[in-house]
Amino acid sequence: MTPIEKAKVEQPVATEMPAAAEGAPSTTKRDAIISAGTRVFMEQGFEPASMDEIARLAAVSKATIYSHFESKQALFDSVVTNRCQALHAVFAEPSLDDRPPAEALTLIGQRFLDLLVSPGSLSFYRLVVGESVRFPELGRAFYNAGPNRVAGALADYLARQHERGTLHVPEPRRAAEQFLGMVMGHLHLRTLLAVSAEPPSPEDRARNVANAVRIFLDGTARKP
Amino acid sequence: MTPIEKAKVEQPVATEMPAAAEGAPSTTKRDAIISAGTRVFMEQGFEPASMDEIARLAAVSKATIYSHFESKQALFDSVVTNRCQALHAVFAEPSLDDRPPAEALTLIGQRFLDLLVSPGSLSFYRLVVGESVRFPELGRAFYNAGPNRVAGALADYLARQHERGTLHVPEPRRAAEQFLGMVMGHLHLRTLLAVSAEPPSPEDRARNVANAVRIFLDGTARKP
DNA sequence: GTCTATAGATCGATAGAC
DNA sequence: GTCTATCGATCTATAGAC
Repeated sequence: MTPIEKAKVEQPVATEMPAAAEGAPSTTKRDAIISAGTRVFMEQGFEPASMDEIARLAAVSKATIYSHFESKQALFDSVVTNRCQALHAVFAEPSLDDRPPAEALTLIGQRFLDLLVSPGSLSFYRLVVGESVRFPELGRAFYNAGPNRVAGALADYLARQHERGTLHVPEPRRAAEQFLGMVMGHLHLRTLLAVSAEPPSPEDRARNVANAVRIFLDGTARKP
Repeated sequence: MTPIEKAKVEQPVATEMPAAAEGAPSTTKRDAIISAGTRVFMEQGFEPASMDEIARLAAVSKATIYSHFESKQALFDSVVTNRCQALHAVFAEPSLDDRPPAEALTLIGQRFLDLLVSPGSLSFYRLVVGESVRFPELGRAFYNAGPNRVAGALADYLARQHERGTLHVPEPRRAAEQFLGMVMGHLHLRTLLAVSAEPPSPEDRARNVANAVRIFLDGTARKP
């Protein structure tokens, strides 16, 4: 690590703002801008979001934003990349390898559903779907960081069970996607569209998972 | 029918535009505005859409739009209501009543999936999801006109089969939503996000449906 | 009813002081 | 690096002629 890099890392992070310390390197303002941008973009979408509001929320001037980011779209890209990496990290899943099918399916189903109905996840999903026409790469990045990873992990597990003869799953990837779809039912959609006042209760979610696991296991059992 | 109403109905519709007929009642311009608004709003969303572009596309002046609709939001509401009614009409479903389960499930699954991946449906879904925070009623209207009707029709069918003893479905509504989720898998999501260049092929869709039907029927069979 | 022309506000982005 | 002040473009909505 070079001295310069070392100095950067050792910047005070959790300390008080150095009151009016002018000309400071200030990676802290960059973070504030990213944070404010994340909030405003996720709440309003790309076009309706204004740089003035982001600046206000980050407690910096608009010119400061443009000294850190080339344009509104560059800030948007940073926000999205940031969220995709976070999403990617969420599914550093506990390995499903040695668990029996009922346990493995219940575990991944429950985790998946919990994530889906979380407020941050819903906002990001709305943003991605709404802007996927204007920014096609955004749709692909989200799919690969999120749904694709979950389905891939489950498909790998199902393929192993198929080889071992525990389950009959000739198309593990398709089966994985369909199992996850069954776990969701309309719980995600209703929450996304704010059809009901509150998100589904943990009991309701657990019921969806249990029902999906039961049906899926019946349908993929080895026939006598 | 009053003479005035009769005259309105008898307005030429399929004839040529009466060249520069000034002061005409012109319900045809209203339709052109709705049509242009539908296209622009669905492609761009509420905020990015401009009244100038809608006016250009409808071949009328902006002032004409404001003589038919009070505001941009009023036009948006008309467009959305219009599309929700169309969606509502799509599912004046063939009754599932007397069909055997495998046939009924295949039929509704196939129809549902075909609708989901159609271009118009995808655009409208993107619009609704993207704007559901700004316009909460939009989310509810869409859900009730679309997903709720499909799931309701299937739930009714499943409840009857349960009563007859053909299937074991103690929670028909939940089962209906989960079956439809299984039919979708990731086909809808991938198309929505433009992950792949082309929408899923009819063969791919049929495979999802067939697989979902098989698993669902195994899982809801009456136990010996 | 429909047009042209424009008011009034807001937006993204930048110039220049410090 | 960060600020204040502002430019030029674009937006919704309207006034006034016909």
